[in-house]
Amino acid sequence: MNQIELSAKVLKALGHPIRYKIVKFLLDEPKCVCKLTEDVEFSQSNLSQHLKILKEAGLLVSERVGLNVHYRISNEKVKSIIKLTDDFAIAHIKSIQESIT
Amino acid sequence: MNQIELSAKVLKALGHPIRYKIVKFLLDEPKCVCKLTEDVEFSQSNLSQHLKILKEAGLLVSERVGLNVHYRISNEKVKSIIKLTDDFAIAHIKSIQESIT
DNA sequence: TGTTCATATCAAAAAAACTTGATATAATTT
DNA sequence: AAATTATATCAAGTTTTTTTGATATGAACA
Repeated sequence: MNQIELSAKVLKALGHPIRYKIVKFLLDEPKCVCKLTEDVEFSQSNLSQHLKILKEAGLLVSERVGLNVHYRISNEKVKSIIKLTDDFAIAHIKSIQESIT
Repeated sequence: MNQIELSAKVLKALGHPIRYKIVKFLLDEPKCVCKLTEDVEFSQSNLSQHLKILKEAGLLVSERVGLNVHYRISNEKVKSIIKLTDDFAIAHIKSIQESIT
C-alpha cells in the first residue's frame, strides 16, 4: 500500500459516523470496550468490527487489561485531524445557515 | 445533518483514492475538469461524479469559465487536513518498516 | 476444571458506494 | 441555427461495506 492509499484508508476509516464517534469518545483518555458499548448505541459485534477497522488504519491501539481491552488513540496527529475537521464542518454549517438567512 | 454527520461526510469524501488524488492535484491551484481528466485515469463520467461528492461535502467549489468548469479547494482547512493526514500516513509507514527490520 | 465475563470472529443478509455507458445540458463556434 | 466541445446526469450492473446473529476465544474466578 502506498502513501496515498494509506491516507485514503485513514480518512475512510474516520469517515463513518459510528467510527467518528468512537474516536471522539477516546480523545481525552483510553477506554475499555465495555465503556464504549455504553456510549455507542450499537451491537457489541458491530462495535468490535468498527474498532478493528480503526486499528487497522493505525488510528487506535489496544491493550488487554485483565478481562477488558482498552483502546486509545495512537498518535496526537489523529486528534489534530479530528479537530481540524470539526472546525471545518462547523464553519461550513455556519456559512450555509448565513446564506439562507 | 448535524456536525458529527458532516464531519464524517467530509472525511468519507476524502477517503477514496480517486477523490484524494483529485484534492491533492488541486492543492496548489484551481484546475478545469479537462486538466483533471488528463491527470486522473478514469472515465469522464466517473470523475464528474467524484467531483460532485467532493463539492457536496464542501471541500471543493466550482466556477464556470466559458466552456470549462474550474474546481478549487474551498478552504485552507482542507489543505491542512490533507497535510496532517499525509504526515500521519508517512509516519505510520515508517514505523511499520522499522518494526520489520 | 468448569463457569462466567468481555471481546473477537464468522458467515449471511442488507445497504451503500462505485463504475459504466448512454444521454443531457450549456456555452461556444461555424 | 446547427455543430462542436466540455461537463453533468441517469439508470443499471457490480463491488464493497455494514449490520446481524451465532459462535469462538481467552482471562478470571469459583
